[in-house]
Amino acid sequence: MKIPLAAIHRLSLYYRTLLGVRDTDFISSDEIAKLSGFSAAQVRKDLAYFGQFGIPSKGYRIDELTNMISKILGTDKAWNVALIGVGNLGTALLAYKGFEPQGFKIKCAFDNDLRKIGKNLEGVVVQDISELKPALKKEKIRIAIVTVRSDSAQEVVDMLIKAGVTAILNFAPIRPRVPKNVDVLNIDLAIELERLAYFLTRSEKRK
Amino acid sequence: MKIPLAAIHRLSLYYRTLLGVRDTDFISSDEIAKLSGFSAAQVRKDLAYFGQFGIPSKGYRIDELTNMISKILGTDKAWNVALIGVGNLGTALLAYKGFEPQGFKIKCAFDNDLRKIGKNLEGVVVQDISELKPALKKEKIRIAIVTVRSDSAQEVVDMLIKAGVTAILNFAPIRPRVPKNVDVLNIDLAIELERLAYFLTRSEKRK
DNA sequence: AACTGTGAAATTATTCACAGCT
DNA sequence: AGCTGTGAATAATTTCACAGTT
Repeated sequence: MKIPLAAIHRLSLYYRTLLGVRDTDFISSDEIAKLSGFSAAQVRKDLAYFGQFGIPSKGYRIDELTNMISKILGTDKAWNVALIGVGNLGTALLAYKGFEPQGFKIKCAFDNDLRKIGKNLEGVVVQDISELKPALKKEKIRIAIVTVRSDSAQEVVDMLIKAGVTAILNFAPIRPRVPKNVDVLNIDLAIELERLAYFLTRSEKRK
Repeated sequence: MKIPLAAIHRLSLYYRTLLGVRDTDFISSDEIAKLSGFSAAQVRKDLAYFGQFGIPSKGYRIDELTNMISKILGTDKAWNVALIGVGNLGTALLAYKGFEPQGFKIKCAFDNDLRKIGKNLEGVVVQDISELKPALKKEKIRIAIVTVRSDSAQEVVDMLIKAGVTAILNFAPIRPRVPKNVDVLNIDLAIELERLAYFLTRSEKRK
């Protein structure tokens, strides 16, 4: 069965919703839906892609469902992550507190700027980019975050793939070419603002 | 006609593709498609939502199409942007060089931390959050970037809306409640990593 | 001849609605 | 009685394929 990628995204949001629920053991698809802003049918459909977790007339056991989603997403395991590019954004992500609760730990950081190499940031020592492959192999790292400038992004991505990385969160405003066994998620901040500008322009026209 | 939001996203990517093309006046939908990683039919369909820009047997005038897309997205105008929350991520975004070329200028920044207020970062003086409304009214700001912690995010969003903001790029890991005339784009970095973890978990199962 | 613009077809995703379980 | 799980119906989006234009 093909599972829509959007369903995975919603699962993450249901998960956060569930974490916020207290004082009750069971929750219905209808309640999850209300709290997370989707429809009840969608909640049930999304969960049904992965199995039958509910009990008719009662709903879903919150603790069980929470564990289940975490297992589906893979956040029940700890993932070591590498970060390439210790500029402003890279430094901010190193300090970001939101990753560890979901099982993501930035284990090593790389840059090619001699002034940054050797620095200890948030407990991580910045290494020379030439150390990338051995360091990633050693830590068995499969996930990387790319926060380098666009002109070196493709090069960095190529190095990551050679080092065995198969999942990349890319902040450089290019879409890197990768073999099809490698997954890339692109976050282009300017593009997000462009979408907002489009909304604003449209809503002005509607007036 | 209803235009898929995904089409707007692709338009941003076509735009970047076009900026990278040199030495030729015309480009075909097929070439745009190859360079940006979509299908030719999709490119034509997306452009057709907004008008007829092409010339049969020749393709699209690159300069004309570039201007056209920029006009559609609203990036032909300059947009002043406010940033709320001058932590690690906020500071990184203030320094981010990718916004201005697309017409976005972070004009003012706010925080509630006395140690930050008054600081000059990248030419922007951090103001007390209590100054939000008058400052935004004065600069006629309609777009805001929210990089505060999740526990104050809803409060900040409410203040922004009262100050006349109608488009919000939100990095706090909550989905703020807003009236329906206000557009919000949520970027939740942990959720992006969760999607990658899901890909990895899946691809391991396939083996 | 080459490439656009666009209806029609195919595919994908969401919603409906209800049988079946507790 | 209440809520799940799921086929069937609907809606949205993408792809196809070709008539029309330069």
